[in-house]
Amino acid sequence: MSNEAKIYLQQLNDVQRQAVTAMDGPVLVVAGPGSGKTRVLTYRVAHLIEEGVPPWEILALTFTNKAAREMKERIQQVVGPRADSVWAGTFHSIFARILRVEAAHLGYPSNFTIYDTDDSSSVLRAIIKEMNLSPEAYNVNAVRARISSAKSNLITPALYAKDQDLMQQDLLSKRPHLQQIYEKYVARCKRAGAMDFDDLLYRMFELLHTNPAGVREKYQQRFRYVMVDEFQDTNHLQYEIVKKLVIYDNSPRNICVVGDDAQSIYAFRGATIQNILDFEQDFQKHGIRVYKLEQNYRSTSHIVQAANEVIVNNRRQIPKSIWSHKGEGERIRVQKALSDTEEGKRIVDAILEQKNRHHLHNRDIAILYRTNAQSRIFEEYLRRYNIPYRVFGGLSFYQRKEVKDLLAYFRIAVNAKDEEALRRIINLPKRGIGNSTVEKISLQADAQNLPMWDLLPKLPFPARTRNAIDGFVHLIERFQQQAATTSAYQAAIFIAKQSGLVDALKSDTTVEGMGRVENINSLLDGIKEFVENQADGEPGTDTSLAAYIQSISLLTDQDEQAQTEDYITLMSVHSAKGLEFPSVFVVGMEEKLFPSFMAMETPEGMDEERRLFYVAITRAESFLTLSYATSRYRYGQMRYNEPSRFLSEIELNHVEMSGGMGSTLMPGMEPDFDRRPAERARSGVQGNFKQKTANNQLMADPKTFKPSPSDQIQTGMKVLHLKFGEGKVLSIDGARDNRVATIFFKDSDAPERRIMLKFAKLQIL
DNA sequence: CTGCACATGTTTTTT
DNA sequence: ACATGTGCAG
Repeated sequence: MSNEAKIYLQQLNDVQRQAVTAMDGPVLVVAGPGSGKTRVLTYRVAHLIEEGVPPWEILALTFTNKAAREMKERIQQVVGPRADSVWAGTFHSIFARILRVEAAHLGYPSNFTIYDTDDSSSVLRAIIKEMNLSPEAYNVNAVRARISSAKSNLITPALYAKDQDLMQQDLLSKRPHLQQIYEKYVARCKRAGAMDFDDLLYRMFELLHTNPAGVREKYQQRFRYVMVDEFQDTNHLQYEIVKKLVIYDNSPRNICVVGDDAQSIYAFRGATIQNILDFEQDFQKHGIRVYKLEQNYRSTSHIVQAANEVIVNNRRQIPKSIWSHKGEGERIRVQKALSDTEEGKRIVDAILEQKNRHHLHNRDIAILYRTNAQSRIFEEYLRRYNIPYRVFGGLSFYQRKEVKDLLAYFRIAVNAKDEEALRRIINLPKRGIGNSTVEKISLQADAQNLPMWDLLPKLPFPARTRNAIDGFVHLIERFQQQAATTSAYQAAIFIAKQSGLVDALKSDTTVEGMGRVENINSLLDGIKEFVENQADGEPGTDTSLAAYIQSISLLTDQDEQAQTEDYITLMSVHSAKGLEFPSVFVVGMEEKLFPSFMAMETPEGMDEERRLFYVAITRAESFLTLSYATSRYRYGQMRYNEPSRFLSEIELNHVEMSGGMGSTLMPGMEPDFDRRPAERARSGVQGNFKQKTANNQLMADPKTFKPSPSDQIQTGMKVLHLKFGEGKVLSIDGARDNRVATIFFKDSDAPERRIMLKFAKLQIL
């Protein structure tokens, strides 16, 4: 079939199509918000398959299960059931799958446990306590972050000890023993047969690096085409793994990464846009092709332009100009409230009005906030007005205490070495094995470097404790037996009953207590469903409790299925990434909240907050409302905050003060964001990552640059662009305000650009 | 070992 | 405000 005959290729614009059909060699796609990034990725996979690449040789890595699932579904729509053989999944889930197969090479059991963040913290707390270190100096979260960042930068405990900088930093921050904690932590995870989230990446790297039994070549050959979504969110370690898979002798280097530096909002957990820059560098000599998706199909131009005006204030970015041809649309509304409560009321009033006037469904509307704690007030008013809503984020189902407790029993039935599970349930329900006993076992485990479980029968205890421990060991052995021989559901029911957990919960007849029993029931229902779904599949599928544990340990609430009902979405800006809504309310636009006070100290922090705001506003298709309150309760105290500086970065011609608030807003008391004219670099971009492109390029001099009236620009003309330099107009389409020129910039890295004449600053030469 | 009072530290989040 | 963890008395 020729490319012309492929229907899916006709659904793409020029740049998108180029990115999709650039099959071999390295490809970087820089994709602005709403530019059809997902479409490019999925069609690219579909195209590879159509061109004869076996689907099982394609690896597509994403960050969320949801993104992976959506990608698979959409590939399926184009190529049918062949899509099932594509390796599409999150970094963590794909690597966990591989690691279970190769575990023996790393000295791990294939049924290793995956420790979540709580488990990691708890291991660290125990270590800090046992080392008699002060919990204040060794704040668990800080320690965990530091260890995580070491792992993400390929620094083992041994390398850490040799790293003068790191050791010095620890001395200065009064944590001289951090390296030892790190070392102990790694040893404990190992002996517990457990990997934390970073290990799933680190051990994968280790596997490819040390290359036991030629596994590296095995996976290099298996994954002949590799794709990475949201590349700006990858950390150093993830990129190193990708390189291991893709770079080798005679490698075709079929790697395609897609990302947007402006939407990088996870630097706080190690993501670095340096990867995008390194990628260009690392693959330069292998004929990298760079495509920039700059047309935004999602939002009206008031919104797109506001977004551009905001992001331009960041220091470093990959130059690009996002544009929309959806028309101006509505202006952005800015609402002021005198308190957080009033903000809640105003927003819900505005939602009612908007629903009426524009016939919106609830599902068309989202309220986005910086911190999850802000949801409460909106919930109150939405409930009062009887508007259905759903809060995303916060505590996940699998993080609830009672659920974790029962899961801990499951975990230990599958992997008895799992020490976090053991600690959690050894005295739950109370069976007379208290802290001092657990401490004793833990200390011995450390001394002998054996799992705590192995020591239970061996250590000497007073008779009463001995009895209790024997009873516990016997109980767990029965559970192990069940887990090994029956289906996940049967084993789960057995454990829930025999452990006494459910009975203990049932005796609590308070509302919360009943809720907990309810949660246990839905957990059990979920397991039943799991078993049935597995049984539906091919014969020989695994319905064991071990398989169930593995299937959920990388799941979160966000992965829950389907929006069939009509509700308003409440979520943090972070969770909103990748989503879009006709109408978006970004609330709490105040200094110290958005931008967060935690990030205001450093320029990097501020830039990340700004990118976050960029993500927030670019979620909106047609209506965008920004709201702030001059006072709000925080940590139990009333705080007074200025409106967010980000508001002042939007040009006033995109903005409309909310009607109805005139009464509270006296003349001369205008919100102060319009007093601060934003300092903005022309229409272009400040500071520029890529000096090298600027080198031999005829750059426009801002002092002498005089843009010509856009209606004078015609096909064939030579023009000068502030950012892209000299170019030739290849063609023009559209009419009047919507004229779009395709211009060839000879020195640009993506030479052919489509530029909206209405906004472009071009000088006729 | 258990239960209760007090202290503490609060972004964002996927895996 | 609030949840979670720790210290101390019984």
